Amino acid sequence: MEAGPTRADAGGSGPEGDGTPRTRIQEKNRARILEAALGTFARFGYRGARVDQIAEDAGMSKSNLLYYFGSKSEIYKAVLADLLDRWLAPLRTLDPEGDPRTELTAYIEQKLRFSADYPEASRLFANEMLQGAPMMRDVLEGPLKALVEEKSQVLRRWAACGRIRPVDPVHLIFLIWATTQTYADFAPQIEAITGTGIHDETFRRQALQSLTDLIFAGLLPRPGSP
Amino acid sequence: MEAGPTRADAGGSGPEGDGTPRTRIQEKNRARILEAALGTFARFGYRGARVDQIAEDAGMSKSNLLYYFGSKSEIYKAVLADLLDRWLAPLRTLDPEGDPRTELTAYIEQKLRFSADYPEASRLFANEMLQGAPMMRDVLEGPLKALVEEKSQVLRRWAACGRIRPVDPVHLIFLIWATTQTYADFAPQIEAITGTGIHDETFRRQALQSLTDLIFAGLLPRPGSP
DNA sequence: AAAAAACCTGACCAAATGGTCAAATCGAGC
DNA sequence: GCTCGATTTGACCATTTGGTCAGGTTTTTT
Repeated sequence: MEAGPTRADAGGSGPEGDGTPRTRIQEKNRARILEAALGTFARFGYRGARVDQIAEDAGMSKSNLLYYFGSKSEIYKAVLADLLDRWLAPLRTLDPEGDPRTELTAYIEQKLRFSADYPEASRLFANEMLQGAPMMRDVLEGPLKALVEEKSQVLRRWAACGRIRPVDPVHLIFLIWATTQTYADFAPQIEAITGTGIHDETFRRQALQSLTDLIFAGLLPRPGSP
Repeated sequence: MEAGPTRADAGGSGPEGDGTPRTRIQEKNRARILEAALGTFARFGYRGARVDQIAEDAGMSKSNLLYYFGSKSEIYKAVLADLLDRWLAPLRTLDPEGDPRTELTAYIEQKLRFSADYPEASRLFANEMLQGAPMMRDVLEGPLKALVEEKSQVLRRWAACGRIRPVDPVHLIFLIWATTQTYADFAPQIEAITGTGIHDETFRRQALQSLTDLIFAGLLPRPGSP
């Protein structure tokens, strides 16, 4: 009885199969491809992206790229999978035991950082939504929905204790998502108007300050303060 | 001296030239094309959109479509031009003489209506931004920036009078844009989580209520109210 | 240092895509 | 019902695009 093939995958033509790189070269090249693909897909969407442009951005031949990922849609799926964890992570850290203001401020700050550090990831996510989320529907209806419901409960409990006013938690979450992502997704607009953007630290602090101030205190003058 | 050609345009091959239809048929067909193009460009972006798909959606042959608009980019420009006025209109109506709360609520309501009535227009706008606004940069830096500065002044004056708290007006405008557009641009996400969307009147009322409540009153409990 | 496996390339292909064109058809005014 | 311009079509074209493949080169294993 001979030992089963130690490191063979389904096909014989390349390292396709699961997403686990076997060699250092694979690890490096897959990473380069995913990064290049992120940029291209974020800008042009799935259909608008061109495989050879991704290859060029990744600094390799199209043939070689297709050696690592068998098809365009395979690259796309891999990029999306990479993206989702990071996108969802910040909300997971919202602590039910913490102080509402501290917790939400931290959450908003993390989301703003995400827009600053991975603007292309944010834009790719947006692009998927604009296309009708063909590759993400299950995730939206599954893990995302579950997480939102869990955290909505947290917000409702805070409201019940009188620690925050009773606002609809889902719309609050939408508001935080929208306002933080807009700085990445609509960067050209923001830059045209302000002359700078979320990549700039000073601007990011201003954005955070304005957002938290608005969300917590609101626009109307408070009775007690001049 | 013979009279100049009454209705000739640059080329001789079709009604291309300016955007003014000369005949009823042109009017009807141009409208059909623009509507179909809006849907396709909104979903797939400029590069991802296919001319023959637009033609099919418009119920005519690709050749005939190209008789009305000489090229893909010409269609795109026409759709964008159509879009911009409608997108900017609501902000223009913000009245410096009015009551801040009334004015801003009306503005938010108009933007929510826009997301509900023209979700594809909203998505096309988003798509242009994601691509880096190649066709819109001038508008962003010109009319849009000017309008935002004008209305920022209004907000600053309201703050100076103590009618609203002194928040950064630009970030407030970004917040309103982001929160209202998210219901159109990220519709699949919103629908996955809530089971409905901005097209639903009840949902739209809830969204408006939550938004205005948050924006005006804020999250933190007010000293005066339980 | 072979041998085997992994890696890479350029030539090539079929389908798709944006666009052209000559000819056929339609429709309003005479 | 004739005429002339507006409209519509289908055949056609050059280029682009996603993807394959045979074979060559490099790295790893023995």
